[in-house]
Amino acid sequence: METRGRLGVHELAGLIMGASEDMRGSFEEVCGRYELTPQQARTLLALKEEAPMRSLASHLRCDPSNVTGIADRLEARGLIHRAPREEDRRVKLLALTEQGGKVRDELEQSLINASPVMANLSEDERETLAELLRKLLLPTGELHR
Amino acid sequence: METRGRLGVHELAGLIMGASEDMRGSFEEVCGRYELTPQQARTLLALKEEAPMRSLASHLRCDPSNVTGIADRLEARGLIHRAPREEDRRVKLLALTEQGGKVRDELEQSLINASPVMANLSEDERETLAELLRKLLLPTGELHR
DNA sequence: TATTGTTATACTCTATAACTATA
DNA sequence: TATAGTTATAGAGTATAACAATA
Repeated sequence: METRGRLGVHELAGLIMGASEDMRGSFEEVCGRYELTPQQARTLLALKEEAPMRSLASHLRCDPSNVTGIADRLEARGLIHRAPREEDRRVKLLALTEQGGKVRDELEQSLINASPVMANLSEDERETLAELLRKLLLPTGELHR
Repeated sequence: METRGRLGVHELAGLIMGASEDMRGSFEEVCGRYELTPQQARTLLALKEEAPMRSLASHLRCDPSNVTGIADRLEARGLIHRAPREEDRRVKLLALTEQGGKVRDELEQSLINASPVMANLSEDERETLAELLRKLLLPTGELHR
């Protein structure tokens, strides 16, 4: 019953994994240009607004204990700083320094430019892709509680 | 000049990064179920056909020296085995064991089932997505030389 | 007591460089 | 000599568990 050119589930899975691998490769390549590891880059990107380390851990999908080291290294390079939240001094808010903000914005632009999506799809195709991705992401949560 | 609901480049980038992160999370979650690291899982998936370690390194986008350790751990678990290629005994071909083949196929099916694409998109939408992904992946190379 | 972040530990992945075996 | 894979090393990310400070 494999008629009428119906899309095989394995074929779509292969395409998605291929696209995903492509994006991973492009992401890591761009990170390398800025001497950032992928997690460091994700952290900078997430810090468009300041965020508690706990939230970052959830966003990065890793144990909170790991955020300490990632933050240490970004802080040592002067890209972020820690500050206790006034209402609850247990919480440390991470925020970009001025230099960190510059790097973050450059990084973001480089990621956009390097994306295979920008190179291989027309404006209309990108629009269609965006609609599908919005649907795809519907049940997804947010950062910063 | 931001008229007519034209798709902002930053908006699309955000959607793509969101989708990419979603897939990364889903991928890592499923790997965890099989007690595989992402690189170990990628290696098993790539070994649908046997492959030289050098090719794997290129596929995994890492230095060839790293493949030694990844292969060691998969071999220790009885999921793959090494065999020198007859025509050139410098080359080691990695191949799935019977058990490795079972795990690989189960893993692949679990990845398909866990994908947000399967949960959130209709058959027609998946078809459209597949077309876009095919275009996206056009200039991409292959494994196994 | 409960929660946030830190520290200590052990394992995996990472690139670099030096090495062995094969060509 | 050149190439495929290995080993050694050091740095980064990972989860777990025990700890400090704060609530």
